[in-house]
Amino acid sequence: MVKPRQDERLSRAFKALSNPTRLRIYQQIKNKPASEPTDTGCKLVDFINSLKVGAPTVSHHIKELVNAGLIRVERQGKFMNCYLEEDMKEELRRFLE
Amino acid sequence: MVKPRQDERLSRAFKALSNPTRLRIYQQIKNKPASEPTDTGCKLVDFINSLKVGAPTVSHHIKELVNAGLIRVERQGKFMNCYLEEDMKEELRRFLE
DNA sequence: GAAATAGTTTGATCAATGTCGAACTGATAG
DNA sequence: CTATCAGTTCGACATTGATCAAACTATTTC
Repeated sequence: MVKPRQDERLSRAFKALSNPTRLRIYQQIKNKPASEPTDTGCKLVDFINSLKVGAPTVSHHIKELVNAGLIRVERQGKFMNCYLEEDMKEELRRFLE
Repeated sequence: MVKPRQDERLSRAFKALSNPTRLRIYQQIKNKPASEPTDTGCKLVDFINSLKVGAPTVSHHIKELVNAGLIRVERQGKFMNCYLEEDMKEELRRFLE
């Protein structure tokens, strides 16, 4: 995949945030303190348990957020941990200046 | 923790910005100086002429931006003029803080 | 290594979206 | 008053999107 133009990246990010379920996922990841010794929350399984959609749907949504450059995920043993991509958040903020 | 009602408004606004054509329209309105004696640009007809989609589609997109609370339109004689809704822009910015 | 937990992939279904052409309304110009 | 320009409404159509169940992979636990 080639480097997309800025407004293309922006509209992709906005599209990712346009779904209420994805917005809620993003919000929780965003409001989570970055690094903690005992990581509570922001594991993918927590979203599966707390949201009212099934595991395949959550998996799909996470992938969309990753593809939009809004978050990244890292496997840690059994779990997938989700982290905010600060740069994209800043890019969106700058757009709204 | 944000109220669910705000969630809905946010995701609706993001959805409106998720379409590249609408994003471009919003961008032009946003970058337009607010009030000018001789208003050039940000008339709906300019979008119809500059974008590569037809008049019905532009009309539809404008309506979506209005319904999302991102802009407002005012008829001035023959033309529809488009204005930014600053409050919604600020609300989106605050979400990304 | 078998069972359990975490997550993905596939394939299907159904709803929502973007676009157009055609036909319409409203304002202005001649 | 009629022609023209600005914009909307109304189907129609193709594409995308959200969701699920079933079957799969991967990791840990016993």
